[in-house]
Amino acid sequence: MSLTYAILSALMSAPRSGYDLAKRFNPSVEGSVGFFWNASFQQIYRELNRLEAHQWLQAESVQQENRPDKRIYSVTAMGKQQLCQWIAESEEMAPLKDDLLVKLYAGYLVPHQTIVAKLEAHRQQHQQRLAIYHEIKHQYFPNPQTLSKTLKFQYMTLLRGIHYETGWLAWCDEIMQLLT
Amino acid sequence: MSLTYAILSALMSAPRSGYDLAKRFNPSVEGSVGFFWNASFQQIYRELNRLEAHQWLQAESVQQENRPDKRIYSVTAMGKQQLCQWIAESEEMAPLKDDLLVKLYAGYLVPHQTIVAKLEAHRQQHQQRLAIYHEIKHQYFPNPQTLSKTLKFQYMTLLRGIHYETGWLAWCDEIMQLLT
DNA sequence: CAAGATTATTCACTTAGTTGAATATACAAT
DNA sequence: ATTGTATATTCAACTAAGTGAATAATCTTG
Repeated sequence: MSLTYAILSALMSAPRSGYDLAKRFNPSVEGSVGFFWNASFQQIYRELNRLEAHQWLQAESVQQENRPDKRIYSVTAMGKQQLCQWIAESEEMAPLKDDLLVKLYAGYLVPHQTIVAKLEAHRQQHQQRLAIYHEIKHQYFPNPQTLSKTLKFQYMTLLRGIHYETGWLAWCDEIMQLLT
Repeated sequence: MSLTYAILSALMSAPRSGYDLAKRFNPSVEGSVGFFWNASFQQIYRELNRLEAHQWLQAESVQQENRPDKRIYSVTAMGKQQLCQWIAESEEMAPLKDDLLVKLYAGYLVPHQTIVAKLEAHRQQHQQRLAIYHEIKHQYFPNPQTLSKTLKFQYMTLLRGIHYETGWLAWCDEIMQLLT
């Protein structure tokens, strides 16, 4: 269950409330973990309670003015150890698992225009996302050679996003030519 | 539930038994749907029974010599209609959801060598997969311009795989330089 | 002051996916 | 003869993920 470790990773860089975490895992909020892992707020809170019960996390209640109180979660020594152990384990290649590919595979069953419209809509979204990645790169990682260790690893995941979206767009252009 | 439609798509190109389908959805069997969608044989059989009950599929029992009998499933008119309807629906961008990226994000917590070794192992697997894709391309799609409609769509999904793996390898090489 | 937005969290229900075990036929190898 | 492998399928238990609804405090706006 990678959500467990995705949460631990996110909380390692900074303790946060469930609410703040949930925002970062929300796919519609730009520029956060949500780009390569997402989860609903219900999922996050459920997992936080589970991890607190296992003592991988500890929570501190924080009284707030002007808004409801909250609980700030941070990773315990045990949680950190578990995270490191998980990182060291080997993992399978992640499958693509993309609805669009399944649809394309059976694309001969529907009107041509249905598929073309779909690809154009996705193309726009991927282009937007690539633009966001580039913006993050320029804003937070202008000089990749001089990054701290922590930031360097975050930068590498950002680069993955950039390569992924670039590859997606190149593919889209190539198949559009086949379709027209 | 995309497995439903992935199964329908696979059975649209040719009626098959659960056993044959399961092989095609097996991630460790090379050169099939399993590259962009996978499922265990238990999942497949469960889903086939569900779809037969809904009359999206029909089954025909086939007596065999030299091996156990089997049931061949094919898509009904209703199943085909449901598949086409699903294809026409809009879909979200698929998230990356890759354990390796979560691990990389928190990579500063473990020895450098742990991450480098992981990337090298993955690099080899991705390179192998790319080689398989290229082989399929040369063997089944030597002349992309002259493909039947059905094969053209399959070819487009293959191209996605090629772009994906090419992008992955380019990314890997780029971050390896950052790591060393 | 009522209505709506934002912050903050929980509970219950349902669907989807994973894992272990079991059953049965037939062939091939030891 | 027995063990192992390939074909072919089912059942049960469990974990993980997704969805809908609810509660509650506080701030903003008409």
